[in-house]
Amino acid sequence: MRIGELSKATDVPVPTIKYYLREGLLPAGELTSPNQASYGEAHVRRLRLIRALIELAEVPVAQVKEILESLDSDTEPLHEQIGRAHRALTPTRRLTATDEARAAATAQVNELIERRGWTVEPEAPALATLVDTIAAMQTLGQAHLSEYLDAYAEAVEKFTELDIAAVSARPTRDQLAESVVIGTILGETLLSSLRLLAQESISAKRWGRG
Amino acid sequence: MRIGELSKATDVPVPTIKYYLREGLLPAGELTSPNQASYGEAHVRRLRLIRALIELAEVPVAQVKEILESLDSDTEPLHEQIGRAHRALTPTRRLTATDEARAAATAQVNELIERRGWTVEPEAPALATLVDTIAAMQTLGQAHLSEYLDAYAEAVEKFTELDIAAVSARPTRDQLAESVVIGTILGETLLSSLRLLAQESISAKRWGRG
DNA sequence: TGTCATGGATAGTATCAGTATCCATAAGCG
DNA sequence: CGCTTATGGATACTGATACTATCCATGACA
Repeated sequence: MRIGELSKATDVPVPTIKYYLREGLLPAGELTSPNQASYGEAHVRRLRLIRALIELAEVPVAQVKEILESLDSDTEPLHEQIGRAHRALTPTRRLTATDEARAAATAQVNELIERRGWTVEPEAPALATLVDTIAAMQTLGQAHLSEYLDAYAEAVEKFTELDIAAVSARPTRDQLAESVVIGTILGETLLSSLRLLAQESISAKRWGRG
Repeated sequence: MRIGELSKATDVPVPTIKYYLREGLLPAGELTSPNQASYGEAHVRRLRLIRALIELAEVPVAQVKEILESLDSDTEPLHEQIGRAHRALTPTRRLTATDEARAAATAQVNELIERRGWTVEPEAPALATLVDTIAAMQTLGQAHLSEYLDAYAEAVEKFTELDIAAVSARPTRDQLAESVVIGTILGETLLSSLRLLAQESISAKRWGRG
């Protein structure tokens, strides 16, 4: 397959494919002559994955590169691969809330983690986001939104068990890793849009139609 | 309060505040002379909200503006305000998947909506994202990830009921609207980081620590 | 044999979210 | 009163991101 056909197969413009090649997101095709390379099914699949991550999950190109490198390495532990996916999904936030609010939120989160018996590293990227979000809600006078944290956490555990169940059946380690990473990232998008749909439905019933 | 004090109170640089004023995110202060204005507590609150939406929830400035305008209008129906918040959270995706995959995904989603008795407009922004995500999963050979759609949907309904419960106690319509919008948007960030934390924990237990 | 596509390199563009600079005026201090 | 600093308002500039466009020498293929 030549670059033009790859472009047609995936609906990605040729200059964009060249850009991904330059950035190292997509491995080079096999050179059959100094200015001719051939691409295969693997390139089609990889390109589709790249586009899904960028367009659907809005993962920045630099992070996509990291994730793919991690997927391609068959020595990197699964747990570390998941960590990379998590970092790709976590905003690099700066401080937003007051110190008191942050302290209170930190305590609230720590208690939650202990109550649920979760094993979480203190540097987990999502931890800071969660603390900041709760602190922001508090600061904005919406502390009541985090009252249901335990109930949320319980529902979220169920999700995660489902994620694991969906993924554990994969036969090889490579396929498992790919499933986990795609599940982590696209699962985020899936869950988010499901939630919006449920909200839309309830909102329409409650307050809807003018 | 002058602009410098507003800046200190919120930890937002003066030029950034000026930028938000220019963009119409923040209402102008009360002019006490041609080059002197005074800002109040409302400006502090508004500025904190703006920063939470931009930094934590990664909502683009233009959408923040829309959301705030909608919040400030006391004639716009609540359901429409929620719609704006939803649009702010939905990526403006372009097509990613093959036509067959999209068709299958559309059918799957429609059946889900019918089974659950949801009321969803065909133009709901999250609908297209959900369809695209499922189609992408299918195309990437991860169709199994969407097998648990019903279970996800059920858990998500529970969330949404909690959201509604958390919010319904608000005394005035304005406060209700603010809660709903903040809950919709920051709730997304909250849920997402909770999910990542739960995943991290399970991943650490299953595959963790090298 | 001539037209078109290709690999590779380099340069340009659009958008976004601020930053920086300028100016005339005003506030606050000694 | 004078002097430094801050302010409102306008305009210009910056840095990051994700592409697009152009160029060139060569190669495919009709």
